Amino acid sequence: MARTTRQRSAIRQVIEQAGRPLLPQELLTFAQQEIPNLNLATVYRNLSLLTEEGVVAPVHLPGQPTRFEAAGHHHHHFLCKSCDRVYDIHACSSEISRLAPQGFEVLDHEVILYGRCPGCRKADSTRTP
Amino acid sequence: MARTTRQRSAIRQVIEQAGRPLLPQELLTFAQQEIPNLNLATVYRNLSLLTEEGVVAPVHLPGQPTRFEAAGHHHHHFLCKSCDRVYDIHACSSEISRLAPQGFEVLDHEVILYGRCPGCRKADSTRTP
DNA sequence: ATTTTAATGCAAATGCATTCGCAATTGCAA
DNA sequence: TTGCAATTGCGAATGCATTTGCATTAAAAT
Repeated sequence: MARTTRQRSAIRQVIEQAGRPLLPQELLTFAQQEIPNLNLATVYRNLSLLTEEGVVAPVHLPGQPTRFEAAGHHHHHFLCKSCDRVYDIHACSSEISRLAPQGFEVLDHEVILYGRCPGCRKADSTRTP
Repeated sequence: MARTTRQRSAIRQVIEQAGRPLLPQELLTFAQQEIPNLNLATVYRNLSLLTEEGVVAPVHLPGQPTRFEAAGHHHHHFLCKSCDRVYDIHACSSEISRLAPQGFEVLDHEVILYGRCPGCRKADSTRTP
């Protein structure tokens, strides 16, 4: 039923090699290095498909459009305020779900850290002698 | 410069008495008990104004439209998966910002808990004898 | 090689939260 | 109480991410 097309493979490869959540538009730009006239609608169609298949997972951040990353285990995210890139944080504290008051049943949680990534910190210190 | 209007007072009062973040539409519905033909555009205009004044604060949750609550100190949120209400969590662990890997500078963080609020847990247990 | 039908590119259409234009209203300062 | 600028209600307009219709292309089954 689902075919293997050049665009689907390219999209999948970009996601799997990115190592961080990508916006559909970012994904498009990367994949266009492989398939120049790849279309954004095709990116969306394939992201839906790959999400259904459990290959990729949507990443929702407050006030941000949905990003997508390779599906994996539970983890959190870091949003760099300088470059707007999102990084995975593969650490998690069990303390978090204990923050809820008595009577609330916690089924899941999400942590988002905001700040500057190593790259932007380096760039800043370069500019500030 | 800024006047005291019936609609502005009503909007402000609803926000301050809600005790939880409200969607503009929810806010409208509540305030319409006071001012029946209050308009959504007016709600938005006043939310912007009150936000500038530091009276209310926007609450951004992943994949959700912006809610607004009375401005206060740093805290987190709990989203009930049953009733979609958002509750304030006035607890915070200092451990959270230590989750970032070496080299990342954490300036802020956000924690969102998902689950069922006391009200919905009670309702469910009632339905399941 | 031929056929079948999923998949694509493209442009137009959605859906949605939010904003705007504007005439009519209303605080409030004088 | 009067005058005027701030504010409102209303509907139309934005901006945006995302989706869809459709003719065309191209996997892959025969």
